[in-house]
Amino acid sequence: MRASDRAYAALRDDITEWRLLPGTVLAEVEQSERLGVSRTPLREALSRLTAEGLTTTAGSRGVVVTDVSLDDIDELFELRETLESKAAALAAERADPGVFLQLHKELLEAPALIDGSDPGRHAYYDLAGRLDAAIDAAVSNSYLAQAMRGLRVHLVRVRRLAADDAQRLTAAAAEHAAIAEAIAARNPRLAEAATILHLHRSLSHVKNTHTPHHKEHHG
Amino acid sequence: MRASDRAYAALRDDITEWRLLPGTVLAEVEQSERLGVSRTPLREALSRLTAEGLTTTAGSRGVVVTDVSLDDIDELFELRETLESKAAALAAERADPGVFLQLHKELLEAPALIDGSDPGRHAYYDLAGRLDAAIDAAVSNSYLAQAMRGLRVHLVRVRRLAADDAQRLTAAAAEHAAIAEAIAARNPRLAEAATILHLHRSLSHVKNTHTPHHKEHHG
DNA sequence: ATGAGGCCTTCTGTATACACTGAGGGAGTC
DNA sequence: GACTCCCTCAGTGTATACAGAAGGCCTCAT
Repeated sequence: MRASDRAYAALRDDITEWRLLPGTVLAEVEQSERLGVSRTPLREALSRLTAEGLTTTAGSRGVVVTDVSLDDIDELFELRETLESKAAALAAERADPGVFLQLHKELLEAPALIDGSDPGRHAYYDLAGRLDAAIDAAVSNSYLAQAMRGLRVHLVRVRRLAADDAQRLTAAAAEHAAIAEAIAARNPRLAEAATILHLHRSLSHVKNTHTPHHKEHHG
Repeated sequence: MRASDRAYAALRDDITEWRLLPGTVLAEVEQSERLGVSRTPLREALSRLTAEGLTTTAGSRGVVVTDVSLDDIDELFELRETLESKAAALAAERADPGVFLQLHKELLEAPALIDGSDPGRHAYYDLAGRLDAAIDAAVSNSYLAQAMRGLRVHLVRVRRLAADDAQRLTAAAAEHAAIAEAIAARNPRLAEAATILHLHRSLSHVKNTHTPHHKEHHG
């Protein structure tokens, strides 16, 4: 793997896992020494992060980690609802039902995954990721898929703000199951409605459980 | 202005103006010499182009200009319809009507601009760009605005494929005027409908006037 | 004491040199 | 004659050196 890829992945994870807090200045020499790469691949990594919106160039002070305010979360979910509800509807028109029937079956059994002992909930998030990937594949629109990929990076960061307790994840699994079921039934409007419902509940959960502490890390 | 910005702008224009045809290999040393910059800023420019989708890294052969097939245009307009119809609806909910009343008035007078002698139709495209900017500002969603910015780069390239004759531009101006009018009237569903209608007619025009010659430039 | 100006430090932006990988061609062998 | 192996070369990936700019701090003058 290239050094620039390693630097990008490391920085992206540090930002989405909130190890690098908003407002942190990412000085090139400092980060290149920390990550063990030279400045050239590090700059490429910073360019990619800035293109995705995880960092921004603050004048001549280098790049800083972007903030995530309450307004940002609203805007993020507004775009997310636009894209994902459309994607779900298109998937319902174009999908092979078999894939989504299988996903639906697995999602109904998701509570067993969530009650498990994995604190990272990897098994569940893997399953949710497979549903996203299946929708992307069914929609078969590379531009739409790219736009949603760009969003999901930010969503991982927001997800870390909310306490994803077992109760919420169990409910989310049921909502995901409803989406998969609607797509398998090839019902676009139902798939769209199920997606909108799921996203609204996700947003409510994020906003209720964890009032974002977005202005306290600016030193 | 930085050298990397100049290199990016030059390459982006060369690609959207079809001076660099799809399939063209952009070798780093060759392009850095042509544009009069070093390899380092040129690489940054190529990274930006690749992030936008105008180029792609073809294995170890460097970056190549991406192709625009008929399917790509369909996908592009599918995403464009999703984003712009939503943006128009949100703008209708949130806009200050004054701005769009003024734009509506100017768009009704657009045929005078189009009949002018400017072959680049700059006056008209400026007006259309101001409508886009006004919608972006009214929606006030930076994520949605960024997603639409990413699309517009590709649309400029596709526009060059179609013969934007005075007749089509006059019709497009009327469609734009309908969108501005609906937003000024604060009617979201009407704004959405007018946008969908405009995009469908644009797509039909592109596909009818100029069957894309997308497989003939691959040497 | 306070403000302004100059110097110094440290950062980014750019250029260039070096290494490594992959592909292509030529020669040798079966 | 064909296939395989090796050599060479071109091109990217990485490191580092250098220059220009900006910000901060110190000093001097008022």
